[in-house]
Amino acid sequence: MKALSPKQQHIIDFIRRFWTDRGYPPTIRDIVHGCGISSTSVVDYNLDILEKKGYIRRHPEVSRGIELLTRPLTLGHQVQVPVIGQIAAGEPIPVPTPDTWDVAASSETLQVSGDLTRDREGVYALKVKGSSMVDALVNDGDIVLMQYVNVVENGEMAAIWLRAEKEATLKKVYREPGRIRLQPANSQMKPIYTERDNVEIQGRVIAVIRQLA
Amino acid sequence: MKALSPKQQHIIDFIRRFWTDRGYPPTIRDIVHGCGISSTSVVDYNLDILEKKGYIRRHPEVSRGIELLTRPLTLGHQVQVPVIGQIAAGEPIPVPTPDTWDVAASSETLQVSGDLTRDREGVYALKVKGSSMVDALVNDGDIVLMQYVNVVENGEMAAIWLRAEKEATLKKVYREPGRIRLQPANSQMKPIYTERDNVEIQGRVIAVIRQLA
DNA sequence: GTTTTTATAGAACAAATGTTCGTTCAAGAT
DNA sequence: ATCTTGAACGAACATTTGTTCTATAAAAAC
Repeated sequence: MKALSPKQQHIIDFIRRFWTDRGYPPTIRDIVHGCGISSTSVVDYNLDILEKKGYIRRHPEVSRGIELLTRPLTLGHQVQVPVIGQIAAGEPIPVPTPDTWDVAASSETLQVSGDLTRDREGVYALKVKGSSMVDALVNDGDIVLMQYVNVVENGEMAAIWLRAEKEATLKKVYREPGRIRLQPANSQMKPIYTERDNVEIQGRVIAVIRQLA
Repeated sequence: MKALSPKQQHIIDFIRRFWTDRGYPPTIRDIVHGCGISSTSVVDYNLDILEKKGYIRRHPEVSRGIELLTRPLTLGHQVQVPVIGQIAAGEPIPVPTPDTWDVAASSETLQVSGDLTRDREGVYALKVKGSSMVDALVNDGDIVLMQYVNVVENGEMAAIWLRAEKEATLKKVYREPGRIRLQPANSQMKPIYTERDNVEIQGRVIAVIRQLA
């Protein structure tokens, strides 16, 4: 992206501020006042340059017809995700119930950018307890974003409850003839095999978030 | 919130669609055409009602001065983080320069919830290339959120360039007498030791984001 | 049935706002 | 020195666009 003159940078900043502030773009005369410029034609001149450089799109004959092409707000909304519990090797994996869904009532919620969940339904979060899941490249304290489903595609990472072992784990699931292969995310680790009835899929892992410092 | 007549609902929907689509609100005449209404005064009439019911705010004498009040603006802000490059074992680690900072100019940006960055200054993102950093529990394709600092606290995870080995790595840094200990996040892995002059701290890792499904 | 309220229509008006044009000025280029 | 180019200025103009007014009709209230 091409560089901007100080004045152009100022104008872009002003437009963005105005826009996030009021919900609609400024007029040329708003920019004149906001940026301390003395003529509408100067703004017009610079807006043309900004359009050529790809920062905005102008809609001719349209009042306030300035569209920010690098616009952060429209695309991205935020989503509140309920943190419904923790996932640890030896404990059953919490699954959402009607009341845990209620973001307002939920004791803890996580706020994530909408494109992380891709606006899926049934997204919740679990906090990882213990370092038993390092083979999934998931550490103690990490947050896993889950989607509440009972069936996953081959190769997708899922939260699994192994009935016989009474153990929770995060693995990639592959259905094979007569058995199921559970593959750790860390490709250097060996898979484990078990029979179909032993795995209880508690949800699909859609993201992992690790907050460090 | 009070109920809306079908026509009012239609108008609100149209405004929102128009707004997300073009980045600025419609004129009254846009609504006339968009909703198949035959007079501007009808729209004006209904907009007044929508304002009384609290769905919009109108700015008198201002063209396109319609502000949607039901847009989620104030709850928890989002931050735009520039993705300035990738981090791979054998490549130098990109560091921010004055122009990569410019979110508007940056080719790629990541949108994260503000509480993930904790509103720190100098936050940028790198995409992880290759699986050489599994010992940091970081996989190919992960995103690391970095803060641009030259010095880190003991025990903090940092992006490090090893001068002699010409290698990039993510490790926890511990200063020890006469040497530096670099400890993998995976506590089962052994640390490596090296002299102070060999490590070039390129930034502090503040979060890791892994998008899976 | 009459009155009042709600909703719609169309037109005319006035203010807001984008556009254009002649001019000027400074910095390079020739 | 002369010419070009980028940038700014201010005014005039034309279009867009919000506002207002009167009229009409249907529904609701009386």
